[in-house]
Amino acid sequence: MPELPEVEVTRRGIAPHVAGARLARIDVRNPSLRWPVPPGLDAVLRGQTLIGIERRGKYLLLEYAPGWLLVHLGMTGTLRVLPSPEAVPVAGVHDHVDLVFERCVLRYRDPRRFGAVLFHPRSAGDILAHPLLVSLGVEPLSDAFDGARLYAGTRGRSVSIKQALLTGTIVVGVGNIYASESLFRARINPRLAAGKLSRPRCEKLAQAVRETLAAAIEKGGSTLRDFVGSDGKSGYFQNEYFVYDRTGQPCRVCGTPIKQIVQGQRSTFYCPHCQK
DNA sequence: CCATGGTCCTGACAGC
DNA sequence: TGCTGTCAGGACCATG
Repeated sequence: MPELPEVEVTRRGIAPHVAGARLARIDVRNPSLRWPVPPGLDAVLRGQTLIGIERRGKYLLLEYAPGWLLVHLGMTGTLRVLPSPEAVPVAGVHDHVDLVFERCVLRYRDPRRFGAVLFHPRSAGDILAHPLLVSLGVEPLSDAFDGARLYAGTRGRSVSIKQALLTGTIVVGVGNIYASESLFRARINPRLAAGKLSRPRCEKLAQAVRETLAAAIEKGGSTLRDFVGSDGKSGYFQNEYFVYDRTGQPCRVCGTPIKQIVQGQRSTFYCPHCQK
């Protein structure tokens, strides 16, 4: 379930196992992801040491001396550490890429194949200048994201605040689940035009986004071990949703049945009493 | 047929 | 007439 918290939990989960490790080879079984996995990856990266893993929005940036592997998990992607190259489980139909290190394997699985594995050579400049990254909004957990930024980013926008959050041009990492959850925490109706949010409500929403994402990362943190092994469980945060996927169930604050609507072809959940 | 975690891309349109 | 930005909708795909 890769929204920003899941990507960050993945990063933290796999980094200790592979950062500083030497890549023995790359196996690409099925290159047809959102964009083709570039041919010749193995030739470029074989023998290289993984310097570290960073995250920008929902993208994972795996740094090597020759350049960066850019990994996006799409809707259904996972990256898991499998213990030993000698005893790696047989790859399933959706296990598209293996990064084979000397002491473990990092396996990319993505049933729907909406994700991506790309390469950005160092000669092409800094990874943050990559076309997919260069115009992303600010990081929600950085100092750059606050009420002022949200206020500025929403002026003149007629789209709903829910959709404005999802687009990722103001702030990155807020997906369909956490958009609904954040708006509930801020007590804001998801249908409100983004440009009509008052300055105080922007402050409140920015804070709500930070809290929602931070809490989800925290919960995911308790399942870090699940990123090692063949079958990981999902995190525990889903047990704490206020509104997401709770259509008709009582609001945890006021008891009013949670309502479900469709915005931009995606479901939105909210409490019609608490969120005005 | 319905839904499901993401987001790029295109085309229409508005305003300067 | 461009150019820029905004917005809606389609596209990609497997699975229950």
